[in-house]
Amino acid sequence: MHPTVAEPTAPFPASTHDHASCRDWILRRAESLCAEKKVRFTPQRREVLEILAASHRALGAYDILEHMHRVERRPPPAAVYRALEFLLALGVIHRMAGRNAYFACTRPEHGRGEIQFWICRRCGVVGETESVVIAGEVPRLAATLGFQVGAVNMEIEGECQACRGC
Amino acid sequence: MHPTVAEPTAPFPASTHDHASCRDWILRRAESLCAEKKVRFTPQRREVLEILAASHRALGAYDILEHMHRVERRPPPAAVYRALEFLLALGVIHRMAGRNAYFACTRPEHGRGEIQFWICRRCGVVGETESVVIAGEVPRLAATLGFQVGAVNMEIEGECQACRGC
DNA sequence: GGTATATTGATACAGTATATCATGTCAAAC
DNA sequence: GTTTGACATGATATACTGTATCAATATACC
Ligand SMILES: [Zn+2]
Ligand SMILES: [Zn+2]
Ligand SMILES: [Zn+2]
Ligand SMILES: [Zn+2]
Repeated sequence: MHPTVAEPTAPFPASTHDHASCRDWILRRAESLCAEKKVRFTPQRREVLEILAASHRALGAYDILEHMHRVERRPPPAAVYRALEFLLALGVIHRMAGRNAYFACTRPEHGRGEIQFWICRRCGVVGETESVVIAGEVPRLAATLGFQVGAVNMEIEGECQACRGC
Repeated sequence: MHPTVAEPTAPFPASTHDHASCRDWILRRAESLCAEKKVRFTPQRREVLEILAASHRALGAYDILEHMHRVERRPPPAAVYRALEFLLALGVIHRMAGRNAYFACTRPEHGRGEIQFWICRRCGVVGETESVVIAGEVPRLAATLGFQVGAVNMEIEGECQACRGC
């Protein structure tokens, strides 16, 4: 189904990891999912994903736009937002509401399930976890509130191991 | 220290609750905290808090602005943002990043600690919980990542009990 | 090829938030 | 009681984030 490549990164990407294969995995998964869903992975959509996959940082839509240097003319903002919307729906990127920023998902299991986003306030690197404890706790809390859970968003800002070393 | 009023609302405000006393509690806590910290609870700051405390809904900054009907002239956006910044720092309101909206905190224990925000996508009512399970899980996950936790933001969108009944 | 559908281009605009500098208010110090 | 300094607000402009609309183009399917 999905390309049989080793899991691309640890939950929090180490500075030493092999990012070339990490990046490839992200793009191949997108290709694979598009084929599965019979939707088109156009050059523009690919370019936006490539820009995000180039790092493990969260970028704003206009940051992405600046990286899209067409020779003739830069595409309008809506082009980026359309690509982002497509990639979000495909499940290969995530949005950090707290920063109005987007980043490429690097976790094979992230189709569904509750995710925690970890972002370093110094270097901007993003990590992802899927705590089973939290995944169990949310429905339990919801039950006591009589609340029907739709979407869950959890973002933890702080300092990553690499930056704490400095 | 804080006014000795009964806890204002349940984690998720019932439609039947006594909102007059709930609202009073929010404003008195703000007064009390301002006295403690020796900062000024000016009319403008009070007005913004009153607007938020009027409901358990999350309002955008410009929604708040519309409610500030001065006779002469409406204050500029920055006035609202300045008041919101002040109230956030005081700890009497919260910001929902996922909606660019703000709401009055109704939980006595919310000085520090990890909070879950629950927002109904139909009626917009906001609830708050403080799960000890999640409060314990976050540092545990952080330790495995070598991550130093700063701020945590957790938002759950769905449907509240009242709206599910409809 | 011809038609329906999806995608992109182009333009405008809405919504959210901040920067900057001037003016006003308050309270303590003199 | 006036000076003084810190804090708060007013006024204006602008930056940042995201969407609406409609025309043009590309792709898929018959
Ligand atoms: Zn990588
Ligand atoms: Zn870092
Ligand atoms: Zn209430
Ligand atoms: Zn509701």
